[in-house]
Amino acid sequence: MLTGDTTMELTDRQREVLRAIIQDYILSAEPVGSRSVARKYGFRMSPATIRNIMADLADLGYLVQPHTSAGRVPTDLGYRFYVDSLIERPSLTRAEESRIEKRFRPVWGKGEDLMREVTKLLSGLSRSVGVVLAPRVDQVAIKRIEFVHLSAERILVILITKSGQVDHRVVTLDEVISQDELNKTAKLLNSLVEGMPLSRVREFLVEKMAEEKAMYDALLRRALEVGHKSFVGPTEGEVYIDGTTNMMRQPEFADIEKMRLIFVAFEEKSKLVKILDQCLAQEGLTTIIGSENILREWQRLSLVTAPYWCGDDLLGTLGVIGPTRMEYGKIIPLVDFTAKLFSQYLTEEAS
Amino acid sequence: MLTGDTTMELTDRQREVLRAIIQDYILSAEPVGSRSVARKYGFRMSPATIRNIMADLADLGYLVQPHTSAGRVPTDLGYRFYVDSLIERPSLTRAEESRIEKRFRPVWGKGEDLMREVTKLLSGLSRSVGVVLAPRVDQVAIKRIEFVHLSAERILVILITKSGQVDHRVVTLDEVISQDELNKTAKLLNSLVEGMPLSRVREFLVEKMAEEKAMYDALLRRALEVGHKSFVGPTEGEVYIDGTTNMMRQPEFADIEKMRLIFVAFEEKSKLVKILDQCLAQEGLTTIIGSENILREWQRLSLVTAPYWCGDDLLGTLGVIGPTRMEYGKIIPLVDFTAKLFSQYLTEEAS
DNA sequence: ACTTAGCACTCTCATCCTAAGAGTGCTAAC
DNA sequence: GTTAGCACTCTTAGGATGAGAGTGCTAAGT
Repeated sequence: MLTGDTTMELTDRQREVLRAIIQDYILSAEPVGSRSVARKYGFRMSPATIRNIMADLADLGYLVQPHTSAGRVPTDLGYRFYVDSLIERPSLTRAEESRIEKRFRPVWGKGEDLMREVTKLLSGLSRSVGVVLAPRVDQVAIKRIEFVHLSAERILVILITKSGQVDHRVVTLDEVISQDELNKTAKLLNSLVEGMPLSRVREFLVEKMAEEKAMYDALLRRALEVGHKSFVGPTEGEVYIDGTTNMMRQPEFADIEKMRLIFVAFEEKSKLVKILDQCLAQEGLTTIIGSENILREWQRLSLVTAPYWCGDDLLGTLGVIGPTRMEYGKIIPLVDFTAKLFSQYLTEEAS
Repeated sequence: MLTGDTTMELTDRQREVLRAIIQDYILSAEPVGSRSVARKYGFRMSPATIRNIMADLADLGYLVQPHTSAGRVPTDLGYRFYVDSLIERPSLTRAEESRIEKRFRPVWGKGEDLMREVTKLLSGLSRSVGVVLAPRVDQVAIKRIEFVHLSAERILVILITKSGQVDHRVVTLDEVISQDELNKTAKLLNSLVEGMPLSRVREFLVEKMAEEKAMYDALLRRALEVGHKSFVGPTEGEVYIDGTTNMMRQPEFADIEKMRLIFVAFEEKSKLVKILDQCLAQEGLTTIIGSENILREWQRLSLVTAPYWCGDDLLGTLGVIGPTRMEYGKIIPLVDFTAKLFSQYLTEEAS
């Protein structure tokens, strides 16, 4: 996966030809021949010369032939090199940016739908699959906790984060508690944990409970217990996905069984969460190309992701999934810009 | 679509043959010939006799031939007649029911995930697409309203229904209100509207505002205004869907473009909501077969749905979507039973 | 009058063949 | 180092063919 060495080994001409081939293939989805490279890209070389270069590039592992005497197709390594060193248009034009902003603006302030709309935006503009990994409720500072009495022993716990997310869960308690008592409990608990992320709250409650072994204060004791009960168990990352049907347009997925396996993986969100979590750890724009993906079903797909923030808090990841033959030149800046825009919005919101 | 008349015109033998053909086709997905009907179903008739009967059934519109001299395939009318008058096994066996109950049980009490899990259950057991139309927040009695201060003029409105659903939205107010004032406002509003469905609340607030034109009570005035602002705008029905990939296994969707159109409709949930809303109006188990569907993209699909309740309140619909060639004999009782089980659970919960 | 055997006929589908086309690698000349 | 020329390979589209499945009709049987 390290290509830093080989970079030096390529001559300018080789790089030009490789770029031409990859760009052509991205658009046509068909093996590229020496003839069309010579013609379309106006090199001052004959097809024969280009054939020699292509043979070299194939030896280096950047290209393959689907069968003897067909045109060349980029390998995953080829795409990787393209993305790392050859790509053109590393950023959007001002016009494109304002077009995205315009589409983004009306979505603002729509609460929960926000994530869904950003996902749609990504899939729409990329004509691929858009994904957004929503902020883990554990990681974001809590603004408020509410308890609502449901039945004798069951209460509804509502969590509101500083970023405006709302999460809720039903908890069964051992004892019967009235709504009035619940309110008091909530008030106390709020004063204790406000501003902490949930992950911290869990530790905090355990510490506090140990500390206050004597438990003179009945209210405090109950607050700690109820809080503890409410917040155990991991919160799973939620992921939004849209535009999966765009994938069906791609000629590489004419085989319906291949298609099905990919869609099964889309449906099983937990796998997607796992991969996006990995991207989150990278703390920057990440590209996963084809076989670099740990998920076998997706080794014909590529992923471009970027994290988004609320102030200094890393919240989640958003990105685009498409065939390895995706338009990296357009999609990378799109994802990058969208993540920045989204971060900016969230940061402004929270203030 | 009315088949009541023609029912009488069919002889017992014709009915038997039609049933055999449809059942065979449901399993094989291939045109059924006279020969195999005679063989597999052990009628004491020769293929020639059956051919005559099949010709009659084709004349009546229950069967068609994909091409001259191929076997017969049921029409939508044929399926309709099958479902209305021929179907075997109108209910599940005790063993099957307890198997469903067993799968259903561990899901209980998981709050929001409940809907998602029921959807999975439906798709898993039917090996088709499961759908659940979640209760409209408008229609269900409200248990509690909360306001949380987000930024200067923006507040988060949280609605909790008696059935334990939680809905939230962000509202921008004209004036700055502190959290403390918000709490008072919420308390007042709760006392006014508790137990009403949201649809009623909207009317109520308008009435009340008109009534109290003088508006002596500043707190009441503000409560009404904030409430009004919070609850305008229709709440859209949410729909859960799972198992879409099962559709890709069906031989009738080998054509990827047909497939794509169906999936686009899955992705656009609003259309699905529209159809399920229609089913809801029927107040009983509903089957929509092929061309009976108003959605053109889905005219090769069938839908089996049943409403679910919380006590006497009609909450939503759940069901299964599959190819017209679906196993109605299994899926109808499955949907029916699942809806009853779900209703029973929700009713017990609410008490 | 209903049933059935027999038969000619139709239509699909898989298989095979062929020719065209695109592209390569190699060699030899520039 | 570059390029024209050429033989070779491999895919693909377009017929042609024959087997197989199934029908509808007719005439004989019950």
